[in-house]
Amino acid sequence: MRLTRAGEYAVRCMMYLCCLGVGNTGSRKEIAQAMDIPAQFLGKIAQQLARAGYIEIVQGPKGGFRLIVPPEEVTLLGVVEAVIGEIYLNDCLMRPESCFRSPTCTVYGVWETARRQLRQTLEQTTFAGLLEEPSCFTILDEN
Amino acid sequence: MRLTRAGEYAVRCMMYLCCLGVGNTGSRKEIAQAMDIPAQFLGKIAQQLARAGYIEIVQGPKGGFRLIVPPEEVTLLGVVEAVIGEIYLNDCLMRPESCFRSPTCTVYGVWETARRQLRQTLEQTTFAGLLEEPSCFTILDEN
DNA sequence: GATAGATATGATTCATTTTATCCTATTTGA
DNA sequence: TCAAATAGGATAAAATGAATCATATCTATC
Repeated sequence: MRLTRAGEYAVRCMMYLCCLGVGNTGSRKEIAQAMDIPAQFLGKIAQQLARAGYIEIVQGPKGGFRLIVPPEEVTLLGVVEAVIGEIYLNDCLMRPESCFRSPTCTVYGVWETARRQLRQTLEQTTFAGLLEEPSCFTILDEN
Repeated sequence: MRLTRAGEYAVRCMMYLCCLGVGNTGSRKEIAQAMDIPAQFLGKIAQQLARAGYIEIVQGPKGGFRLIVPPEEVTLLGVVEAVIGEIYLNDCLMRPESCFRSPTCTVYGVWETARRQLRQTLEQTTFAGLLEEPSCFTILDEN
């Protein structure tokens, strides 16, 4: 019941790009090194972030990734779900047919509540907000 | 980021035993059939529930599992964590050393909040409460 | 006390998911 | 045109989760 490494990498990547600011390109290699992400794997993750509309991928020399949405509009939920898919906490909610019990199950209701709270918390968090306070990622400011 | 099957089975098993009430033994086979759980696997899960102090395992003929804690005191969180371990939503929180960033990381803080909310929601849910309302599990009342 | 019915427990297998990498293709700035 | 960079499909490697097997142990009953 944990965020996958891919999800974590996506967050790190977006943190980096948000520090660079909208429109500024960072190369895959540069981001991979700074954020401790396997470079090839980062490529895959970037594709998903691009499909979700958060970044733009630039090929060729001087290529890389660049943010195309202001950090104020990028939420932690959005980034995470762009990579790991919509968050569900149990199978019952995602695939009701996996459980022979009815949709009026009381346990189901609790998980639904928990899921809603979790997604809401992640949705209320924007990358602009994450960067406001001094954080571990302020290491980037030194560049 | 989902509850494992083992966790789901544990909940089902406890629902069944709570229906039977404290002190009443249900055989592994009986519970496995009623709750759609692989019998052997249920054995493993029962061991964990026993270690956590929720149930007692009775060997020999007429053996099986029996609840030893009133349903009012059994929480969804307790049962789930007895089987899958303490809930963490990301590695950073569980193993801070897995992240080279500091513990003052702002992202860390959000996950911590999310985790706290999730665990609280599950903790506030008792099996007595789950059984109060008509639910999919009321099928058991027909026995 | 012997037996049969029940669970315990360690080992093992099987399946799925996640993580990571390889390789060829494509793009593009100089 | 070339070289630097990413794309993207395929594949491998690793980790996790799910389930089962085989043997051991317990205990109600006769």
